[in-house]
Amino acid sequence: MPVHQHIRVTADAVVLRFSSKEGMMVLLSKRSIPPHIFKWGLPGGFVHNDEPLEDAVHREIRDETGLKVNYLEQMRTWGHPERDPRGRILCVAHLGLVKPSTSKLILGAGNKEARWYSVKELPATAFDHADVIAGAIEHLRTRLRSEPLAFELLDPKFPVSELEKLYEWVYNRQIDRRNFQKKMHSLGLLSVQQEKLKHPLQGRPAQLYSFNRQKFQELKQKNGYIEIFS
Amino acid sequence: MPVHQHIRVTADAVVLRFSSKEGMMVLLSKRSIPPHIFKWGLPGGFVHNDEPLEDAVHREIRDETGLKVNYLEQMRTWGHPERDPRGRILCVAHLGLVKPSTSKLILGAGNKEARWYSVKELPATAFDHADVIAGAIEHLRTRLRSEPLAFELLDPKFPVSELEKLYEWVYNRQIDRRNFQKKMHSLGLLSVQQEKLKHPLQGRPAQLYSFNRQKFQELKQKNGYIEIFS
DNA sequence: GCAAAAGTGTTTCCTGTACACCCATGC
DNA sequence: GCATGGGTGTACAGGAAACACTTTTGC
Repeated sequence: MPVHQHIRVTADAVVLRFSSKEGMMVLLSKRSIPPHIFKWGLPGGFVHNDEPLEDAVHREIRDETGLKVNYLEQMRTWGHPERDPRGRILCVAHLGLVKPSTSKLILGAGNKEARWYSVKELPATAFDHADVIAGAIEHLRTRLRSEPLAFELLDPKFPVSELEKLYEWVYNRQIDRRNFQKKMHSLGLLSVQQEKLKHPLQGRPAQLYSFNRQKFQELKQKNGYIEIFS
Repeated sequence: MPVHQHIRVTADAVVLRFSSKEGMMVLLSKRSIPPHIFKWGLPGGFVHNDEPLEDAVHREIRDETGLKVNYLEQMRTWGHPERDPRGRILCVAHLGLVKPSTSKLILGAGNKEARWYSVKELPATAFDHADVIAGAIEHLRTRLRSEPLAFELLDPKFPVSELEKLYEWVYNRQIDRRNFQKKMHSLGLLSVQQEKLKHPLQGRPAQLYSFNRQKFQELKQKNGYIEIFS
């Protein structure tokens, strides 16, 4: 059996970026070779023989877009025999998160083209990548309830409203500002920063906070589970 | 790159069975060939070129143990380059659940030996399979909070106490019987059955229930999320 | 002073939790 | 009748949800 097996493996990533202004954006790169030439696909590619899966994802993202994601986790493996016309190719899909301030793309001299697309307005995508993106959003919906992944999508210092709008986007519903703040403060996950938001477009400048990761770890250790959002 | 890639893929399963008497048991099969000959490993093996991953798992479990799992889902892919001495081999790990009444092993004429082991008293295991089993329990801990996987581990008709003890095992803490029943009944997930438990070892015979899957789907559709257990 | 967004407190209701007694059966 | 596990109700506390007005800034 093993000698006859011929299955190839790619490591791909749904890299997300969020801002209240633009909503959730996903990083796509334009394919320059068949199959699905000129369609948009997830950054990723074939894993090297001696390379850990996560390393492969980091490498491919860097090579295709110059980006360095600050958070990466595996989601699931897509393995339908017919998902790739070139033969049997598994896709080990990952979720990558970047902060708005570090999401500038640096496109190399190569012929790759890459850009951010709104998750709500995707172009024609290659392979089953639209399914993978949908799976990533669903994955986020599950994880954001109890894991501090939201903070990986925000700058190190952020106003509470930005956190709130991220949750509103992910769960597609309105959240009461007062109750949300109360919950976050009662959990103790937010540390007040000296600064306030500079140059708000309009209105009163917002207090900035940072994520108190140590407090989160303490709570998790003590209770085993933390409901951040219900 | 693709032409030089040489990575093989196995589909393996952590198959679990639960009873209040024996606790959580995992299905292991004794390896009859190197590497790790005579150690105990998860049922699984190399995926066929044109075979979906889940089919491969079902096939391997059936071939090695005669068992038909009634629930199967993918967990995650283990891909450390050094995890298998034979070369680069990915393990797409799955979670399989069987009901106590359908967990009898049928060992074929082959030289495979298989048996149930208590998750709390594992023998020496092959590869990184101990990690995979630990990951499966952690996976259960996450999923049982909001998904009705517990019912896949119980017979079609079960006493509430069995459901409760399953949760007690998974979360490793005591649960108040009255509050647990109240919660389950208020959710409406349990349908009363005509029968009561026959021949209880001692004490009053328990009322049997079945899982009301339709009600669960309704709730999930309406609220998007159901907290079964906190 | 007006428009825009940020900050804040109280009441109500519901849900989680703690807790103890009676019931049905086998022996 | 006794041992064993099953079934049930109440009271309290804490968290979730609903809800409106004041504050700070830019223009």
